[in-house]
Parts: sequence; structure tokens; C-alpha cells
Amino acid sequence: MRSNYCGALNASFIDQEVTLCGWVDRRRDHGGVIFIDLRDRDGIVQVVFDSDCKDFALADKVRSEYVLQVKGRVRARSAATVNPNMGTGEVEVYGLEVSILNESETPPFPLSEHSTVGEDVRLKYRYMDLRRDEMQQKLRLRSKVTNVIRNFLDDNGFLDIETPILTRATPEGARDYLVPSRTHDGKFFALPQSPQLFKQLLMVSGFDRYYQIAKCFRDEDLRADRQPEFTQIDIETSFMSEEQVMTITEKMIRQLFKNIKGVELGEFPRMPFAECMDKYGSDKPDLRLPMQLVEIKDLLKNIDFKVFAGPANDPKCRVTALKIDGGASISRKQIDGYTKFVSIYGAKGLAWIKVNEIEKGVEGLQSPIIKFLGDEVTMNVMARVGAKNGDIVFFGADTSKVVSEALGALRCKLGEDLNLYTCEWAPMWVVDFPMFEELDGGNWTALHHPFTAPSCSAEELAANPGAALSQAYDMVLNGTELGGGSVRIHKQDMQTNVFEILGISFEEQREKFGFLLDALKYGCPPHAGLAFGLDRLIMLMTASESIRDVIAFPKTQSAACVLTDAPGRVDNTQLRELNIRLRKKEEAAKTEA
RNA sequence: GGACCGGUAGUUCAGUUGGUUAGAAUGCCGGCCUGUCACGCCGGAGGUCGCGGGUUCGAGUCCCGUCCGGUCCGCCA
Repeated sequence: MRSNYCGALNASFIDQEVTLCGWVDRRRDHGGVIFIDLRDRDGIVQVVFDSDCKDFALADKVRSEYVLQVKGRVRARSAATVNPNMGTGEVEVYGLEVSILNESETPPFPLSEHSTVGEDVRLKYRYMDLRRDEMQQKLRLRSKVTNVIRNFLDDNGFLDIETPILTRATPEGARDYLVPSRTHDGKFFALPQSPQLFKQLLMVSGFDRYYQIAKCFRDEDLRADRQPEFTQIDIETSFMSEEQVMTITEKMIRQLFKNIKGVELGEFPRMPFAECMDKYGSDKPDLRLPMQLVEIKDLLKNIDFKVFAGPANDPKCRVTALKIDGGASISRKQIDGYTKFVSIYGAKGLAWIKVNEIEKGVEGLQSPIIKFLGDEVTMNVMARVGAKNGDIVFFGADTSKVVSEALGALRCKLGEDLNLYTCEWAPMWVVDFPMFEELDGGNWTALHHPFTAPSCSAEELAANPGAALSQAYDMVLNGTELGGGSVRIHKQDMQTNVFEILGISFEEQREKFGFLLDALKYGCPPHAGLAFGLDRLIMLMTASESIRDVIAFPKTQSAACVLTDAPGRVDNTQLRELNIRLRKKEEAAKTEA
């Protein structure tokens, strides 16, 4: 039906007769001559019909988004009519014949790049939205990325092996999507949150190097970068150290950026988790921004932390300064906005000092808190943070968690608002994560996941779980966690030790992880792996603000599909087969009470 | 579970202190036009102001509830 793609035509095709198939991007009717911009996945070319064309009357009937087959001759445009804004603007197709392959109703929203459209409308008519060049480019880039990754991993001896979508409830911490089993009354499958345990079993089976571009499911609330189903580049290796896994995956990401973006990524600095929290208040620091958090508690002598809107002198309080170069121009109103911003993270206020003329001492500063700090302490703090004229210094005093989250987020927010980025790409590794995090009740939870190997012996682990580090690593790019992984536990006794620290009873271990514990007994090799979030990777590479823009058919924030109207109700006959009966809302409320 | 923003023509939006027949742009339809390219000119059609209730002589506008979309916190690697 087609000899060429519209977007591929250029001066080298002049005088050739071509047959094109595509959609009417735009029609300009001048009475005796009609211009039709014909679009396919490769681009747009102008087709000209003049009144002596035998199909002129047909061309006159054509409207936006009609599907056409056009026979015509490529010809050069005159110098005056060349369109430099168009990829094919040096040529046009002189229309000889046209057939309307299908008509189209008026599009529900303009597909033009010049118009803005609400996302709900775009998603309802996603098949139209995806015709837009922006979406075509993003999904094509996504396809290229998975292709490069497959090739890289294949070249390096990795095997692509599929793991089940119908599996059992996994331990990953998130809520599972459940699927009722018809053949096992009262039992449910769960959709995988990740192929974690299966890939470990594949290592037990000796496949040595595995990968999969795997769909994963988590029934949790959504965000701009979170969908209930998403895609991981999942990798597992045997007999590789932490170092080797990091090296090979770093190589993969480097090659990806080089092939796809033409970008040579620089060093991937490695930073211990504790240092990330101290300096950046985040476990995924955005290293494009130079500013760091600076501890100042030791300078404060007997000053009440209330000065910084912190709680009254709590010895466990963390007191931190964040200096922003050139920030003195921030208005009072903007500071109020930032105060509100940090309150989201639990900060009770946001103290600040503007630096006008540092050479004049405290006289050259502007701040509501100097009178409480005293001149000497103020100047010591200014010296500690290296304040210069034109800077602003913000302060946080609260629990370590609140200060990190509030000032860490403020750092990124200010960096974005004031455009303080010093480079375009800042990759890094975060290493030396703690094994466990202490919950309120004094219980432990795994920071990564419970199959992560500790960096210490079983005895040391049991003696002081809070101090133990794990052999886990996260790759971070521009403040986004691209991927994370770890060396796994490959000995059964260590795995049960960890389960015990996590407070999982013997019975529960057997019930949930019996198959894993058994597998570890039959010659499980030392193994390690990692998983990348493909959607977030594509978001970064295409500078997308929303994960929905890099997924063909995404869900809305309430985890629904407005295109298909999923999830939907099902027939009672279907439910009966599954032995499921829906409770009425009132009934459910009563039972809860 | 919580905080905040939004919902008015197909689309993007405006709509003042509550007051006449709810507007603009664009799209759409009809007419004219042989070199435009976000074509131009003339004319026309197009509205459950998300939904329900309330206050009021009178509600797009105020109040309550609810649904939908979005950003974020909690949650989630």
C-alpha cells in the first residue's frame, strides 16, 4: 500500500512517484489549490492538489485525521515556498490520486503541538493522544532503550527468562494485587511486586546470569513517578561481588546514555548512606546541586533550639544550616512559601539569615533570629557555612528525620526554583546502607529487603542489628533512584537469622518462604543482583514530568484506566464460580465495627 | 487516611461585591479564495457552568455534601 514514509522524503526523491499512507494533520483549502499535510509515524509532508487533479473533489472532502492513501510525485519547492520549520520542507508531493481509506470524526481535542489539553481528556482518547509527535518520540525512545539493554545484556551472557505473573503474595512490603483462584476455593494468587525470589531460584538452578524486562505490581497510592504496574529491568548474577555488579550495570547505563542521548556520563561517585543523609538529607541526593547541609549544633552553646523553630532543647535534636548562593534576593513572601513547603515534612518553621555585607559583621546581616543567637554565635555560624554577600542561610532544628526530609527537600526545591544546577547529569552510587531500620515499637524492618546480605558476621548482626550495614547499593541519577540491588543471602542459617531479627516466627518463615529456605540448602551459589526502574529511566531521558507520559496506557491517580473504564464490575456468575460474594457497604461497615 | 489546586462551548480559558440574554480564542459547519504551511476573509451553529442539596427576591459566583482529574504527605524501593 505504501512506498515511503512521509517524514522520510527529501530532495533525493525529487521526480520519483511515491505512494504514501497516513493521517491528515492539517488541510489548507485555497479554492483552486488544496494543501494537505499528511502525517505518519515518521513525520509530515505537504501534498498539493490542484484543480486539474482527477481526485480534486475527493481532496476537497478530506478533513482532519482522515486516513488517506496518496499517489503523487515528489518535487522541489520553489525558493519562496520552502518551509524551513518542516523536516520535509524542501519538497512537496504533487498529488495525482487520493483515496480515503477511512474518515474520522472531528478529533475530541486538537493534536497540534501548540495547544494544551487536560490529561483526563488525553487519557480517555489515549489512541489519539499517542498520535502526537511528543508521545511518538517518547515511546520510540523507550523501545530503543529496551533494545540497547537487551543487546548489552545478551552480549554479556545474560539470559532472558520469564517468571510468573500469577504467583503467591510476596514479602516486599507493599500491598499486593490479588487474583482469586477458581480451582482452589478461598485461595488467591498475587501479582508479583518484583521477580525477586524467582530470580534467586534461577541462580540456584545455575543460570548464572539472568535478566528480564519485567512487569511489577504494587497496590499503593500513586504519585507523579509511580504507577500500580510498572516495568523493571531485573538482573541477577552468580559468583559476582557487589563491586562487579556495580561495574557491569554502570557500564550498561553508560552505554545506554551514549547510544541514545549521545551523552558521556562522568564518574559515578560512591557515597555511604550516612553521608548522603548528613550532607544532602536524602538517600538519593541530586548532585547537580552543589549546596550541602552543614551541622551547627556544636556552635550553639546554650541557645534554645526554639530559635530555629525546633523543639525545646532536646539533646537528640539535629541542627543544620543550608546556605544558598545568591539567595538573599528571595523575598519575604517567597520565604513564607518555603516555610509552608518545609511544614509538609513536619518542620515547625524556617529560620533564615540574609547576608548583605558580611564585612560589617552582624550589622551586615538581616534576620529575625540574630538577636536570640547573639553576635558571636551568629558570626561563627556564618564562618562555618562560608557565607558570602548575597547568600541566604536557612536553618532546621528537629529530629534527624524531620531535618533531613525538610531541608533535603528544600535544597532540591530551591535548586529548581533558582536554577542552581551545575551540570546536566549527575549519576552516583549510594552504598553502605544499614541492614535495618528501627520501628516505633522497637522492632526492626529491612531497609532494602530481607534477602539482602549483611556486611558483617551473624554474631555481630545479632548483637547489634541497628549498627549492621548491608551489601546493598542504589544507583541515583539527578536525585532519582534509578535502581537498587544487593548481594543476597545464600546460606540458610543467615537467612533465618535475618528473619528472626525481623520478628518473623518459624512457622511464618516456613509458610511464606519455605521454598526459598529449602532452595538455599541445595547448593545455592553466592549471588547478587539489581533492578532498574525502566519508567523512571525513560522519564529522565525524555525530561518527562509524569510517569504517565512514558507509558502508553497509564492509570490515573486513583489507579483507574479512563480509556477502558477499568477496574469494572463483574457478573455474579463469575463471582459465584470464584465463591466470592460482595458485601454491601453498610454490611461491611458493621462487620468492621 | 490527610493537605492543597482544578472542573464553565468539542478544546484552552475569562467571568468583578451574588444581579439583564454566560463571553473570548481556537476548533466545527456553510460560503469565497491557485502557493499556503498554526493560510486568509465573510457568515453560522455550539452550554446539564461536574453532580446533589442549602442560603437568597435572585447562584457559574456564597455554604454543605459528593464525584472526577492533578500535586504532595502518609504509604510505597
